[in-house]
Amino acid sequence: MNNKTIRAIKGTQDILPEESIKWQSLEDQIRKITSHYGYHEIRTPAFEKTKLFSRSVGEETDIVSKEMYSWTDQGGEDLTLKPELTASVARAFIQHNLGRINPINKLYYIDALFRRERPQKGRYRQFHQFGVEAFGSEHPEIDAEVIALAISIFKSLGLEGLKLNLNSIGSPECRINYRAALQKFLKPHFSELTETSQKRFNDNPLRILDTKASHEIKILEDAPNISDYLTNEDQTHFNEVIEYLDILEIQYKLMPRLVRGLDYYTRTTFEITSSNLGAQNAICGGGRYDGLTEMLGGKPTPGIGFAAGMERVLLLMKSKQFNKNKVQIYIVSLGEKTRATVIKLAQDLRNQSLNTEFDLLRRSLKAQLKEANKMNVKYAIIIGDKELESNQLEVKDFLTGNQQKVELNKIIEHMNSLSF
RNA sequence: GUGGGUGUAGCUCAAUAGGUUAGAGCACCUGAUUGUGGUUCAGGAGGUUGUGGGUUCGAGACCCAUCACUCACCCCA
Repeated sequence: MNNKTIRAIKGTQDILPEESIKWQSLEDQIRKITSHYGYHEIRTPAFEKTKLFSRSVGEETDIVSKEMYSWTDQGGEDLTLKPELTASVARAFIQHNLGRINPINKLYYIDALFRRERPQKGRYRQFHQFGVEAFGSEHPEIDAEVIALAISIFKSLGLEGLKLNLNSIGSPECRINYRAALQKFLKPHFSELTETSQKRFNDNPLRILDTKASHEIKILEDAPNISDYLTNEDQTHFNEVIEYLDILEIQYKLMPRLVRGLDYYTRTTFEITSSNLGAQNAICGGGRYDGLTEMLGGKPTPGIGFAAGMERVLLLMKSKQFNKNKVQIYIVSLGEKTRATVIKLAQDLRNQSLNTEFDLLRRSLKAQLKEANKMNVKYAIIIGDKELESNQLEVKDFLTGNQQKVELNKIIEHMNSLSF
């Protein structure tokens, strides 16, 4: 391959027709299930003010500190391609006063996001997520509904071997207490911690819980659990979420170490993982963010949502069969005199909602039939000089090979009467 | 940002230990006498072996650099 040809940017990919039918089928499923749950689509711009993300996602997170595609535009504004969606949706929610129009707002999205990470399996620089955000209710029913919705989508896609991990990180007050307790516990081990953990010790000690370094995991075995620091209200809330999940017969695993990376999470956090994905095994992550709208200057409004990585979901759907749109009729033409008739006939058939193709390369009869065969058409209509003169077209059944003559002015009616 | 692996035709891969003109399968195109697809047969097109340098009488192969892809770390969906 020529070195000078322009290629797609690293970490981005073209979705060719063979792939895009899978995307369409996934998107159809998402729209169907979310509508069963009463969620409506929201679409937000591809880029936002940089401030939006630094304020909501958190200055110290990897996303904001090193992964955003940001630039200053000609007017001197600092802008960023969306690295995640909750912040954008919350911004739109506030901007349009959705909370005043309706006390509860249930939104879903399917969108492209951008992060400048080193690509690997299931991780790209432009990637796609679907997800939901529900604003307005602090009650555990909505936590359960959101989780059930996610599970329901994955189930409808036929995914197997998924695990739901669940935790509550409480409200800001108890996090402050827990944070202090964790720091106190870790202090004697400080010198044993990795460099990044040492850095997090002050900035965001909860994220040390996420470590994968085995010696740190060992140290953390005896660390205090956040569940012991939850307020009564937080504990009651979490218990009710669990109770609902039991009623809905949704399996979960309590994971006291599950703290989500982004600053805006409160109370319920969850993730759904698959063992069939390699290192990037989370297909869905979410949780409650009761303080987010306030953090962004809006009226305090509780909220909860999740985001799922579509590329990762598609990796799991690999074995599934997808149906391409079938070509139903191929019009074979012979000789230049027939061309006008063919193009008009194709148009008429297409207007009847029949998927119709004809030869665009002025190829031989044989080549056209070959093409028709490759497309797996049900019928071919053959028009040559003979047929043009007699007004009798040949309609060939590709399965049986049988042909019958049909008058030109009855062909639409005839084709409509056939089964495809 | 760090580390490993891999770069040969559109795709999947060959090319003994460095030795002529780099091959095969699939896909593509043409043909097998008049205007009929699938199967078969015959033929054709398609490559500066990612790129640049080096070692050698001789490099697809060995060495160095570079780029790309890929997997993993960090982190995340």
